Order: sequence, then structure tokens, then C-alpha cells
Amino acid sequence: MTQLSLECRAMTRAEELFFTLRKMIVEGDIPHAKKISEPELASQFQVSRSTLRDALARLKSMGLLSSQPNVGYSVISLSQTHLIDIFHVRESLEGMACKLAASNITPTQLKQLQALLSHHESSDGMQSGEAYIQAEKDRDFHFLIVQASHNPMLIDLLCEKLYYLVRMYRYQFGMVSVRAKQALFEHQHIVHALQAGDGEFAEVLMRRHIANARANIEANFLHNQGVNQ
Amino acid sequence: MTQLSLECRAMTRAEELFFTLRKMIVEGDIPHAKKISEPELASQFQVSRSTLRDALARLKSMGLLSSQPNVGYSVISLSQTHLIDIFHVRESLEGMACKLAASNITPTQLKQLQALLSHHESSDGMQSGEAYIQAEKDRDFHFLIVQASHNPMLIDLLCEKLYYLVRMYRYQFGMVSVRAKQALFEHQHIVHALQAGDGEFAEVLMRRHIANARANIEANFLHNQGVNQ
DNA sequence: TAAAATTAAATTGTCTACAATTATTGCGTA
DNA sequence: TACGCAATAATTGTAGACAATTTAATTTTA
Repeated sequence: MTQLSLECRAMTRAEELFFTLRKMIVEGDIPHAKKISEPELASQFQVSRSTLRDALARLKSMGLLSSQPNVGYSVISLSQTHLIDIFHVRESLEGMACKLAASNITPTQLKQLQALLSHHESSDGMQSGEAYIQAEKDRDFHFLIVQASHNPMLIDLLCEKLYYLVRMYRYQFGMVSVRAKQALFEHQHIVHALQAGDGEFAEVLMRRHIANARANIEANFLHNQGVNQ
Repeated sequence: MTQLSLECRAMTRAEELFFTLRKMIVEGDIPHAKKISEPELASQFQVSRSTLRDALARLKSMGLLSSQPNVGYSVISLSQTHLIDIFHVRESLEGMACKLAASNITPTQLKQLQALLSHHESSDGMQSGEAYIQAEKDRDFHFLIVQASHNPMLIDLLCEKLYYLVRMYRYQFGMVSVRAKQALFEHQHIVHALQAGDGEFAEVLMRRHIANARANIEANFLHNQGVNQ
């Protein structure tokens, strides 16, 4: 009767809690590297420990939590080396995604990508060339390309797992792009390669794009050395 | 008192069951694409459904099981496209691992790698050049390089997740290497590049190595078309 | 006083029971 | 007979209780 779930999958209590906790962890609302009290969290969200533990297990599987048997869960402790590790994985996976996208992207997706680009070109921050937080725009661009790879495993790894880790670091370290204009150029080159169907080149460009971002982060670390652990 | 767990971490019932089920799934002892009955499996292993569900959740997170809320779990259904997807991911990740290994490999690890190679060279199957199942040898070689990357995320993805998926396909499709001698040559080249500390070249070689394996699989599919779905 | 051992408290892992949802069976109707 | 609907059975999701382990607090001893 009430079968209006054609698009909207069934949502369990545990799944809902998973989304809530993920947001909280990413945005830094749960202290890092400090043990999580299951009874406390469970009562805070009015759920049983079973439900909570289901959600915690999912958060662990995507790398936001760590745990030890008979001890408990805790939000992972952020570090420079960990962030660099993530970017190495991103570089390889998004490079491959970009290569595959050159072959598999649909006309609709290509149009979306182009529309995205021209929108970014015309936006205020870009025209003045000043630095600004372009997290969401960046997200959309990279997400579209990953989707266009049509490789479900790549999509899952990048959009469901690594993305949230990166976002957590953005929140925690307060990373803003000081190379917005440069990034736009790189995005444009990537789209050109995709249009031309040149997967090998598209991959190289995407990898350089992410490697540049990593170098930028490393330089930032060097500059702030001693501030972060 | 009984604190002999310096190396051996605490092992929960759920973790033990996880290992058992993983082995069973990989080796094809649980029917694919058919819903798993939780009460049945739980009683079969003399554990409660809670414990079983903990294990099932882990198996899902590594891609061996799929699930739907309010419906249940089932072993993933294997397909040619899925296997190809996996190899694309492997190519990119192991390529990166190899690149990083060129910089980060320890002298001990390099010696282990060389010892492994010379052992393979002298083994029977190689000398006669005949095809044989070299799954374990291949495993050791690739594992060592991934470990040598010293990137925990790469290590986890490749050695704890993708590896078991690949092994499941090996069992299910009965894949044997018909290019053992060629693979050995490629392994040798990779080690030479690592010795020379040439990460870029080592990456290219590893990617070609895996791409060749993929091409071999695709050719096999083409030959057996209609047999597998 | 400081370290080790022992006891007590709290936390996690596991089990069982119940609620909510889905799958199945049987019935009635076109 | 085939299709749709209703009632039943079975399964999954969630809650709460107990057991095993860890952490803390306390006592004992050098």
C-alpha cells in the first residue's frame, strides 16, 4: 500500500545514524583520537548499542574510525603523512577514473562537465583571481569525472570513502585553495582531453592536477612546521 | 597474568567467524547471488545472529557480500565486467605502490624481493616454460612490493580487500596463468627498476604487467564467450 | 613513598527476545 | 486459468540483559 519507495531505499535506524555521525566526524564535532563511549553516544541519540555499533562499524570500514577489540572505537588521529598517503591514492585512482572516463563518458555527462566549467569561469572569485574556498566546485568537478568512468568500484572508493576523509582534513586543517585560478586551468585542460577522447593524456593531466594539490599541501606543512604535529 | 598477547591481538568470536566465512566465500563454498539465511548460518556456526551480522558487515565492506536493508545479504554475483573493473583499480593502485616502493623500500625488503625472484627462476615450472598455477608466487611478489610502498591505505586496499576478490575469481573461473614465463620477465624488470630507484619506470612496468594480465583475461573471455554469463 | 598485586567498577562482546518489514500462502474474482 | 488481494509465516532490525574483558581504584608490601 504505502509502497512509495521507488527511488528512496528503505532507511534503517542504523543507516540514518551512520549519516549523522559521518557528518559530525567530518565536521569535527567528535573529539579525535579519544575513545568513544558507546553507552553515552547511544543514549545521546536514543538508540540501542546494537544500532550504534552497526553505524560505528560502517564508519570504521570507510576509515573515519579506528578500533581495537575489547577497547573501543575512536575517530582517527589526523596527521600530515596520512593526508599525503590519501593524496597518493587519489592521484592513482582519479587518474584511472579520468582515463576510463575518456572512453565511457556519455554525451550528457560531457555537457554537464562543460556547463560546470563555464559556470566556474564566470564566477566572481575566478574573475578577480583571488583565492577562495572552492571545495564544493572542486567536488562537483571531480565527482562528475569519477562517475563518468562507469567503474562502480572506483566510484565507491572515491566518492563514498576517500571523499569524506579529504573533507575531514579540509575542516580540521582549514585548507583553502590558494591556487583557484591555476586549478581552473587544469580543469579546462582535462575536459579538453576528455572531449578529444584522449584517455592517456587525460589521465596524465588529472594526476598532475592532484599531484600539484599535494605539493601545495606539503609546502603548506613546511611553512607551518611545528604548528601541527 | 595471561598477557601473552604481545603479537597476537585479541580475537573476538565475530572476527574468527569473519575469517572462516571469508575463506568459504572465496573458495566458493557459499552459493553466489543467493540470499543468505542468517538464522541458518548462525546455528551452523553455533553463534548468535549478532555475532554473525558483525562478520557479515565486514564481509560486505570488503566487497565480498552485497546487501539490501530488510532483505538480507548474499555473496556478490561474479561477472566479466566486474573482474575487469577490479583489474583497472589494481593497475592504478599497484602502479602507485610500485612507484612509492622505489623510494621507500628497505634494504631488507629489496633483498627479500630478489631472493623471491631467484627462487622463481630456478623452480621447475619456469625452466620448462610450461603453464602452471603460480597464484601463490604471484601473491608473494605483489604483496612484497605493496608492503614496500609503506602507504598503509594502499596496503589495506590491495592486500586486505582487492586480493580476496581476485582470489575468489581465480577459484570460480579457474584462471591459470598461461604466461608464467612472460610474467617472470616482467617481474624481473620491475625489480631492476626498483633497484635503480626509478619510481616512474617501475610504475609503468607494473601497470603494463597488470594490464597484460587483464588483456589475457579478456582474451580468455572472448574465447569462452557464451560459457560464462 | 613507590611499585606491585588485588579488588571493584565500567566497558565491550555476545546472546536472547521482541518489533517492524518482507516473503509466502491461500482465497476470491474476472 | 490467471491475476490481484488478504492473511499468515518467516526474516531482518532493534532493544535490552548477561558474560568476558579491560580500566580504575584500593590495598598491600618492599
